[in-house]
Amino acid sequence: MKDRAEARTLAADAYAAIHRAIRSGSLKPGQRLRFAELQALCGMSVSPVREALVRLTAEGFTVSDDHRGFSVSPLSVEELLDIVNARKLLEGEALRLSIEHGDAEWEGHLLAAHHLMARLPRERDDLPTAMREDWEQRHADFHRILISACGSPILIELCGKLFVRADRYRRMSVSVPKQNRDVVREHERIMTCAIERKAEEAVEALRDHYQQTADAVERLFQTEEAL
Amino acid sequence: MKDRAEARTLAADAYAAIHRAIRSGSLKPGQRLRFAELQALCGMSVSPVREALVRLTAEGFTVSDDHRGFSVSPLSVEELLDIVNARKLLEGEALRLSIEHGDAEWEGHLLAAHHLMARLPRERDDLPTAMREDWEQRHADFHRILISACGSPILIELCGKLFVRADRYRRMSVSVPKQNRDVVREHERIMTCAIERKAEEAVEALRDHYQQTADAVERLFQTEEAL
DNA sequence: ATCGTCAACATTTTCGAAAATCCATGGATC
DNA sequence: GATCCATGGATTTTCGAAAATGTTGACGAT
Repeated sequence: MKDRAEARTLAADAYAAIHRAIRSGSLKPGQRLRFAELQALCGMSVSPVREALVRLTAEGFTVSDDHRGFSVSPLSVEELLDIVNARKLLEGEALRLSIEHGDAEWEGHLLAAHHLMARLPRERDDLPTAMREDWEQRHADFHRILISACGSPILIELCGKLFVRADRYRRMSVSVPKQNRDVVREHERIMTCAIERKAEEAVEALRDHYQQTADAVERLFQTEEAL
Repeated sequence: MKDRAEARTLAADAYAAIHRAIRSGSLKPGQRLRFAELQALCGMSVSPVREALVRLTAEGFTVSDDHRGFSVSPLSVEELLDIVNARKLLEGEALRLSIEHGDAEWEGHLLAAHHLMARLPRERDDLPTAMREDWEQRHADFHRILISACGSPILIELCGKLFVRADRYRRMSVSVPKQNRDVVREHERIMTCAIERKAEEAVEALRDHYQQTADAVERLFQTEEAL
């Protein structure tokens, strides 16, 4: 049995491995990435590693300095707020279109995705890694399906990219223990409004949802600065 | 004197060269890209060429098939309309924010950029390549400056990417000889409304502008299909 | 003491060839 | 005749080393 599902090229494996390491935080924001270390991590030569870094850079997860190599993109409150506002705009519109065009099958997928997500407790800390990964996946699926009926491949693509780009920030917010939030209920409200075709209300709920996450992470930034 | 301004890495040169070849149409939509040919075109080894293709693929100009190489992304009416709608949404919002936050300096840059663009006749066919390249550059600058005061790096980045992604379609529309359009006037109206802080009117003018381009290219697609 | 120069070193970037994969062709079997 | 499998050539992907570039620190001049 292999350690990890192998993609069709080593470069894709390297991309997945580094991407995961960055999102999980084992490669820290701002950290310089040396080829020797990444080659050890991925178990391959320099070419596929470099290819992975080029892709990651194009997607904003790493930055490159000519002839000085690559490093993990830093995090900042400014970027977080920027991402959240962009998501409110893009996913808000995509959701509106999805509600407009979605059929019964879409409703079904949405219900199913929400169910899968709601069944998994998010806050549980006893089985942290595996279960959290699982929840993250279902959470991503829910948001993907939510806008899947919008009819615009570009909107879907951009929303997907912003979703993963928000990932590192979202994981920070999970580490905040007590929040006065019921994330399940927030998702539920979005879904219910969507299925009842209350477009404006659904979009409003979605934007609230993102703003709440943004607020939580912003508070976290401020407490960290205070240290 | 060098043929082309050299970037700091060969890979960046390769990216620029292939990007230009695709945008100018000398590499045609759907065309398979073989490393041997691209190496001849760029005058370098396979590594930087491959790196360029990975970047171009991440940005949507090429597509990759594992172990089967790369090819130029195809064009379609559907994608054109999708791009235009996304641009209306994103640039519309970016323009609104820019009008909200822009100061006198922004107004000045905008006036200057428009002046530079208006001075260059677009339709002229006698000095096609050089002058058209020049106009394209000033046109891009105008649209870039228009939204430069929006305060959102992400919106600016996304709008920029959509702008270049619309490039191949825009060049098609230029080849349509007689259009009942006055592109200079369209730009002028956007700029005037922006400076007069008529946000809604400016956004409306911008969206009209894009829709007109879209309509022109859509007609072109239809006439080509009829052949 | 400060600044600039110049080695030696560390690291990235690029090369040219080897390895892996795909695709077309032809021959064997049912 | 159709299907399956092997074989060869074409192409991409990956490797390991060479070349190019950036960095550090010592040394000398101002």
